[in-house]
Amino acid sequence: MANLRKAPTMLDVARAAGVSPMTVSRAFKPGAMVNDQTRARILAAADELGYVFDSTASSLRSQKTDFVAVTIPSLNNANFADTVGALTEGLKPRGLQILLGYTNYDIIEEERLIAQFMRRKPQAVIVTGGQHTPRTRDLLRNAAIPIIETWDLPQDPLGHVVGFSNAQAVQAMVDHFVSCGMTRIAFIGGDADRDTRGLDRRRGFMAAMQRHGLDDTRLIAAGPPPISMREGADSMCQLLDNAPDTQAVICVSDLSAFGALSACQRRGVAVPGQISIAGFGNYEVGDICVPSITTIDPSPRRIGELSAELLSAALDGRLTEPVCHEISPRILLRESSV
Amino acid sequence: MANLRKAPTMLDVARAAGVSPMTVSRAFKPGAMVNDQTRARILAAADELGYVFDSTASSLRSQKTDFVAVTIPSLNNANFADTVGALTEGLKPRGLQILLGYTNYDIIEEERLIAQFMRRKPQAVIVTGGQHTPRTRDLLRNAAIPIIETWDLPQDPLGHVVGFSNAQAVQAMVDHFVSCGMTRIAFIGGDADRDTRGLDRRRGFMAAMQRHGLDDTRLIAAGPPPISMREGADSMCQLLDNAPDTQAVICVSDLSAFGALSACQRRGVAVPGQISIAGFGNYEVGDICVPSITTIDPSPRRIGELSAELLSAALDGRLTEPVCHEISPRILLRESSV
DNA sequence: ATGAAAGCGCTAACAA
DNA sequence: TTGTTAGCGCTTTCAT
Repeated sequence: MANLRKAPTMLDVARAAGVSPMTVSRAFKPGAMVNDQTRARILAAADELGYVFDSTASSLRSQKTDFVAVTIPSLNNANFADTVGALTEGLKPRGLQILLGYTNYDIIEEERLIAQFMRRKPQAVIVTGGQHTPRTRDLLRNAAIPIIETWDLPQDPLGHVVGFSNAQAVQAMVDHFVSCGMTRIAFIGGDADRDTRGLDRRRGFMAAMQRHGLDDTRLIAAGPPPISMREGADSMCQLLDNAPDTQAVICVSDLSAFGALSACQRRGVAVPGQISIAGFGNYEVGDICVPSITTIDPSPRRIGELSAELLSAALDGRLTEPVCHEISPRILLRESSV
Repeated sequence: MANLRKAPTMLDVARAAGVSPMTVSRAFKPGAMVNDQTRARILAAADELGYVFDSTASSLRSQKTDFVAVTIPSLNNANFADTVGALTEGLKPRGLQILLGYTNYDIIEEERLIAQFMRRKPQAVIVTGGQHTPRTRDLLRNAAIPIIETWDLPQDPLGHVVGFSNAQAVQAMVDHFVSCGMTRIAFIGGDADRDTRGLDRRRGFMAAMQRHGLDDTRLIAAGPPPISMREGADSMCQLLDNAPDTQAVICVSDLSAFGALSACQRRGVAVPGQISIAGFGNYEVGDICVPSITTIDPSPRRIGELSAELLSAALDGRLTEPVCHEISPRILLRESSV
């Protein structure tokens, strides 16, 4: 029973309810001044006709789309999914609809996405990371809407920031291992140009090792992102082959750390007896596996929540200056490290 | 340097390029008849002015939004993320933009999402599962646009289908265990009303056990979805306490199966020596962990690819009848089962 | 290949 | 509280 007549408009509802289209329009806005009985009659008539409000026309006339464009590196990543989940919850009360895009860790793809999204006239943009192409920066700057960069502390922010220093977080982990008396520490991943947060984590590792006067060259390449469990396992095999005296290894994420752990188990290498393992991200797998994996929790949901709050404030004009909200990642010591 | 002037429109570009707005409009459509030099001049002028095409106005006038509404139970789920990823790739050539929503495994929330999405006038809708509220069904039916239900074989389809029988897939797994000589087999999860695919899997388990004349009451409740690793571990502890002679356990997903495996490892229960474990979904964790986990692969990416193809055909009017594309999940035997 | 006129469905701005 | 008028920025339609 597909409806072949043209879909009813506000005018049709107005006629059916015996009011003007403007009153119908008001009846569909929660806070508008309409007589309760009139509204009830209108909504009944709309329901009767199978009327569906047209956001496109509304958006054009009011110049408000209620879209928020959001880009993340990958859909299939529990950390970013958590951030987007919290963001969605936080924006729901304002009736904002997320346009979600994923960049595949590629700022060229990000540019393509942002260019496409800008045509939809979003009222704000939230991106992951602080590295963008010049054209992306132009597009965002010229839009004159609130911009939030997340999961990073950009050198030259486009607008607001909700993030943390990936380098510092890993440095704290190195400090911990060194304080346990370890000197031969390795790092897996963070070798791909595209993965800027991975690079930052590896840089943090190297900086900390240098600060402690230790060898910072135990670096295992894991290839282009996304770095998953398989790459972690392969990298650990390399490490065990080439530097078997390594005492601890920090992985670019919990997923690669879990892969590394599995590789040790297949080879009969005791964790943490023979080698300690740490990850990044506090993914569930690292909490459940045996031994559980020491990690750094960057509070992905908190990033989403704070971004939503910031956006609300910005859209209400309550923000005069760009805000930088720095998260403090916490180290979670678990069974995989001594 | 936020631009405080009003944003330029096609009229501004037209003036700058010395043509009519209609010609500017044509210059922005890939296949339109415009002189190459004219188009170049127009695009240069647009770039100069910082013009951004307005999809909202375009959509209203042409009655084509190029939106496709998509709902999945959870963002944070590698299976659904894979389907959406493949879908996005498949729809990109057509310039279609996905409006993604997640229902949290709740058909009431699905109704809220669909009602909201319909206001954006999407050109098609893709939902997960075949169970919907009456109002959701009305909304979708009356929209007179292509509808695809996925990840299931609905009894009374709304339109097209790309899915598989969750019950049958699990029955095949039971058959395998029985053929290995096992008789005391348990099932973890699938007890929550909201998780219809989980329920189907448990029903499949029970049906197969009955068919073999075996005890189908070794059912462990894992609570409301999403069923994650933690719930799998807790359920396995219950099972080991209450039915320690169980020979094999089938879990509602690989995530709970991995949790169950971890629980066994903590208790010193040998897998598969003492108990065999199987999951569902072919998540990466089950492929990497030690022992690797026997599972059922429902080809989430294939579901997305086929849905994209189906949608293309439907939007081109190449489909006269509703299509039901049945996927055949494959059993992957791995180390966690004898 | 290009242009002129009209209007998609809604709501801002005013009036009553 | 309700109504009237105009127009958001683009594209359909028809003309040249």
